Amino acid sequence: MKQDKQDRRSQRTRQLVRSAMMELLSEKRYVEITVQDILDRAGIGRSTFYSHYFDKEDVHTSMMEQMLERMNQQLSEMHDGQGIVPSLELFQHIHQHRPHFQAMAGDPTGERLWEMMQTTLGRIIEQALISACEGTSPPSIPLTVMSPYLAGAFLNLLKWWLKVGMPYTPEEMDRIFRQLALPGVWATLERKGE
Amino acid sequence: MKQDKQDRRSQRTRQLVRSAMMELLSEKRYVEITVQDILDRAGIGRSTFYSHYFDKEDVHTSMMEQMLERMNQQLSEMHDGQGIVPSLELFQHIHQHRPHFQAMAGDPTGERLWEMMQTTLGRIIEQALISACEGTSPPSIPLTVMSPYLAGAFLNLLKWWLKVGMPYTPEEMDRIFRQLALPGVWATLERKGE
Amino acid sequence: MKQDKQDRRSQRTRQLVRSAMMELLSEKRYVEITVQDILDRAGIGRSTFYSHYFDKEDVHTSMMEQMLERMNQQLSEMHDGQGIVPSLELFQHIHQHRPHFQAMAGDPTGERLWEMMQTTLGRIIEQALISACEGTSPPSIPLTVMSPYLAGAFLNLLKWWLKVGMPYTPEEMDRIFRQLALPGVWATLERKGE
Amino acid sequence: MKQDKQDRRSQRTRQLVRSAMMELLSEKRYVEITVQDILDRAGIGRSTFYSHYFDKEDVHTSMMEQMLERMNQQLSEMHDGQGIVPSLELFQHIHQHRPHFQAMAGDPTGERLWEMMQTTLGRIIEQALISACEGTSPPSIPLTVMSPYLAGAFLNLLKWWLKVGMPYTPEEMDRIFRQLALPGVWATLERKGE
DNA sequence: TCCTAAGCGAGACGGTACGTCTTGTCTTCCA
DNA sequence: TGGAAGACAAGACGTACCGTCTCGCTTAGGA
Repeated sequence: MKQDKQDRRSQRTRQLVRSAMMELLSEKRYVEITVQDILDRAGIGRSTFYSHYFDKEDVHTSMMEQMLERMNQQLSEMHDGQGIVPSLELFQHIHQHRPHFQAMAGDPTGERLWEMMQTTLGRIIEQALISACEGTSPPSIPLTVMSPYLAGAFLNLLKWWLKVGMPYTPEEMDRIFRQLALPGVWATLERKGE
Repeated sequence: MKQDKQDRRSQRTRQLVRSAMMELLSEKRYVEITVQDILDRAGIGRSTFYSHYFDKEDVHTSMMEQMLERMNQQLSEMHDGQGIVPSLELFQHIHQHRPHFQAMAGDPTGERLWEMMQTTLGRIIEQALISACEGTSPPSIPLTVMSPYLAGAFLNLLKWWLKVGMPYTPEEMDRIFRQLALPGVWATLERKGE
Repeated sequence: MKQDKQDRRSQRTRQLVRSAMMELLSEKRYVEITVQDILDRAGIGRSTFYSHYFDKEDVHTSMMEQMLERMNQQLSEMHDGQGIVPSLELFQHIHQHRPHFQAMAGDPTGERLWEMMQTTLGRIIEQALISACEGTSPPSIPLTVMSPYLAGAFLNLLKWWLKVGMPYTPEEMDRIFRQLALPGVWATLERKGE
Repeated sequence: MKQDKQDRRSQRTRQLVRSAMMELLSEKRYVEITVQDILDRAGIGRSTFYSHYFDKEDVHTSMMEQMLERMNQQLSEMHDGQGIVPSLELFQHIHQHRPHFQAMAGDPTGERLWEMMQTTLGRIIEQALISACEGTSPPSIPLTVMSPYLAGAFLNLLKWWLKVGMPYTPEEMDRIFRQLALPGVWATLERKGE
């Protein structure tokens, strides 16, 4: 169809922009990137840019959403439902998309991505905890506190890992996280083993 | 001395600027605040501003440093050296300076403050862990991993607490944190109790 | 022939464009008319426009040439060769094509049309003056000065007539012009009579 | 006063802009001149420009008004009130300010200047004609027609003179104009000599 | 009847200029 | 003499057009 052709063109342009932004993010701070930088890098015109995105921030948001979406998709494919935090899967995912995350995470503005991930991950963990608590007495710490805590603790470890250059394998990181984070959870849930 | 007078005036001006910035931060995003906003709010002239600060970011940084400094000072006064993380003291400190932290933490750019706190706190924790490990076999997780993890986990809980409007007392938060975070640490250090 | 059909289509398109431009000129200033305005008004596509005209100015020029051509044609049909300035014929011609001239003349850019008319008319007048001078002593004012003067004086009166809404008939205007302009000419040519 | 200093600065800036525009007008068409050209030539910033002028057209208008004002001033100083058209004074004035008028008159957009001059001159002539008609029978051509005719005929001669490079002296031009234009006027007014 | 080539509408695109806004420097005046 | 007031150069922003382009649709001749 005609529409398809135009959509395909559109998608190509949007991808050009996102790639340009990604490159630029690995070179300088988000706030220092100008729209002109993006145009030059993507090889597109000003009006084209503004017909696809509202502004620079819109590109940024769109990139984050794309990354989140991919992450969610991969999670739903890989996660077996076992365990409270899909930590191994996430360490592996970030490891795979290292360049993207490094460009984003290296910038203060990239914090928003972590917030989105925290929200998403928090929900996943809360569901897992609710399942884990079924049929037992309520835990001594509300799940609405524990879930964000766990998500935050995990993502913080992830950020640290990324920042120092991923000196451990995803598997090692997974082990470290479980060893540090889970005992507190089990204790709270009054369980004795995993 | 004459110099004193000028210093005092200078300090007053700097404080005017910082207060203006703080007010503005509670009204809109950091990136949306213009230098003109600050001048109007502080009732000062453009040249005066630039003779005291390099730019808007400089004000921001300066404010963060001031907050960090106060926090460190209070920590060194209050902390008895017991425990690995001075969590209670920090929960209390943030609770006291609630408006400042809320203005800063509500903004994406405020993330830098948390990073500075993470660095500071990470160092404190590392020292505490080193002391705690003396004379025992090395822990199964390197302290350089564990310290940032603990600092991050703690600060994340703090951020969550702030974000949801501090529905628990500092004491409750302290209990929650210790209950969730410390078991994993003790297990790693192969200890059985504090 | 196939070519004929295409030519006819082509001509239709060109005419659509010119009509659209004419309408638009009676609504707003030339500089404020955009190509898009023309496309919408003419109901044609962008590429079609640019396959027929180089740009907006080209349309404008083309319209003026068309008007000039028509004027010349009518002049050569009507003008009996009597008199130095075919003023009555021109007043009548402009009166007939009133809408076209009003749209053009109302715009500063339409000045170019008057310049072209001045050139054309100047040449006609110069020829008439040369004929009138044959066999007499050279006039006290060079014909290269007198011709443009006469052409300009006439066209200016024409412009004034158009601007104030044609309150006199072409015949009255003709009388006025001859009465005002010709005595000076006869005096210069050391007249023999009209 | 403080205001004075700022006014003086302001005036200097406005003059810089007008001079830049004048230079540029002698190099290219008005429509081809960009605001950036003006900024570069005048050595000023964009915001400064827009704080003094509404847009490029505003500069143009302002220049024309300045020129008109100067002309009026010089006319009121020089004109002795004798004669119907202050033609000699005007030929001299234009000759003096040759560069300005050439830059303006060379451009189609400069037509507006001539229109303003026509209006001004038309009024002057009308006054003179009214005086000349006092006590006589009304002329056979209304003064509201004759005045613009005379103003137009004169200005057209002026434009022609400018365009061909001023090959005659102002005095010669004055003589030519009077010889060509005035007989028709006297005839209409039923007079025999000046 | 089908085929092929041209004219056409639609509109995405790279690019340029606009007028607005903010920054950081500078000058002037006042207290 | 330091600070408020604010003019200024610089340059990024988001908008509006321009002239080029690619894409299908239509339509008229020739097969």
